[in-house]
Amino acid sequence: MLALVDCNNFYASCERSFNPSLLNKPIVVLSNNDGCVVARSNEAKALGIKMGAPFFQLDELRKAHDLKVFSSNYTLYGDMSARIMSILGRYVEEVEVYSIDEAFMNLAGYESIYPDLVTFANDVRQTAAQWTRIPVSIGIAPTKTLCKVANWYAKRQPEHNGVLLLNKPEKIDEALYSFDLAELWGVGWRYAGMLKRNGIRTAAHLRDMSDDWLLSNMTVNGLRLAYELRGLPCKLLEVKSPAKKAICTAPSFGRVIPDLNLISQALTTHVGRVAEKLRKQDSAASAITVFLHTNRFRKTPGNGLPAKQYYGSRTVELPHPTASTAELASYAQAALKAVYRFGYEYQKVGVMLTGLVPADHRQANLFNEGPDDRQIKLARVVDKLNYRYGRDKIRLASAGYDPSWHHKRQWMSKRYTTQWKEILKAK
DNA sequence: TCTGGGGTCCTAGGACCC
DNA sequence: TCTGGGGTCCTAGGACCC
Repeated sequence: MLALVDCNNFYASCERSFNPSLLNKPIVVLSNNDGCVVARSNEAKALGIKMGAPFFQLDELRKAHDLKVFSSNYTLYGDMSARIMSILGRYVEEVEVYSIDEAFMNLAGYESIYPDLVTFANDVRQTAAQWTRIPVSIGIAPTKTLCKVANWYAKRQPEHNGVLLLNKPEKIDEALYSFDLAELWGVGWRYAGMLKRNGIRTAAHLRDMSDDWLLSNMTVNGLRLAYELRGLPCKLLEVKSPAKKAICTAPSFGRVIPDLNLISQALTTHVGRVAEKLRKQDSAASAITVFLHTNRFRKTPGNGLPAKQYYGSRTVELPHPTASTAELASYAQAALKAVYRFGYEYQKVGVMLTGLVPADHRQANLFNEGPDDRQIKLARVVDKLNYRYGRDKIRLASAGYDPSWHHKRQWMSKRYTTQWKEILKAK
């Protein structure tokens, strides 16, 4: 058996954890740049606020309902997530951290320690609530997909008190016969539409389709999904997270920017960030892509017609894999000069690293000098200093000093758990 | 009417996840 | 005025090899 532990309205719950006056209030947390709604408390969901809703369309609701608004505070959410995950690690050996607010636990072998799985789950819930004030829901079942189904009911139907155990065929059947396909893990809006057109409406119906049909209409992923619903595990627990194959940093500007010089400064800053992530997983990149684009929603002032759009991208194969910020930055700047076109209002510049290889066995190039190892040592030291003294404390001069392109975060809460200066104080 | 058999590698596009 | 960011996997098709 597996358990899926999922934090309820995670970002909203994190804000609430440090501010009890938010209890029972509608809360929304916004995406980067304060653009869209990415998390809602139950009260905000009840007001009809949709996931992904553009925030500027919420003005009236905000005034009418005392809506509490937050910019996303990933430092806080990341730390709270780590606390939840460490609690789970006290119960079982194998925990797969699936996302910032979800984890699978492997319960195999714990039958004598946790003979009653509902009691076990309630204990986890209570500990999480007491230590972090984050409410969690728990679904327990023989496969990951069935855990997702169990969790869906546990979270939404009050009679379950946040825990649902699907351990018997009759219980699984009952759950699947009333389960809407569009809610199923692995079924997005396109498959949901295709399945509806084929008269397939519930998870049980999909489970009972023939293997041939599943394979030809939904690829091997659909077949795996059906197997999982039948109780045969196809998605195994990944306790150790595999190294990423691509790393990307592409935040929007806080306003549109036409000017190459400012875009270039932003790009150097983004390269610093993406290279940091690269070194954190001990990889080196063999290619770098820079992309630049305008805001697709933007209208021309005056006539209201769609503004002219541009999307450019350029990939550069590097002469040898590298993790040096300075080296990556110089290739990135060359790529930017190749894609930049004068006369557009740009919304973002982004950088992506691909062809990632382990940093300690890079393939040498027959025709070029190898990478300069001193650059890597330097970057490591810079990473340590920045970790200790704050982001971007040491950076390339070409990142500039003009912060006017930075994204907006007007409603940011404090980093209560990671900064001494921002620690919660009694009034 | 008839046109071999068996492979690899790469990329674009489409599906999905949080 | 204002519409997020960061990933994975699979398949078809094209190019190539002998």
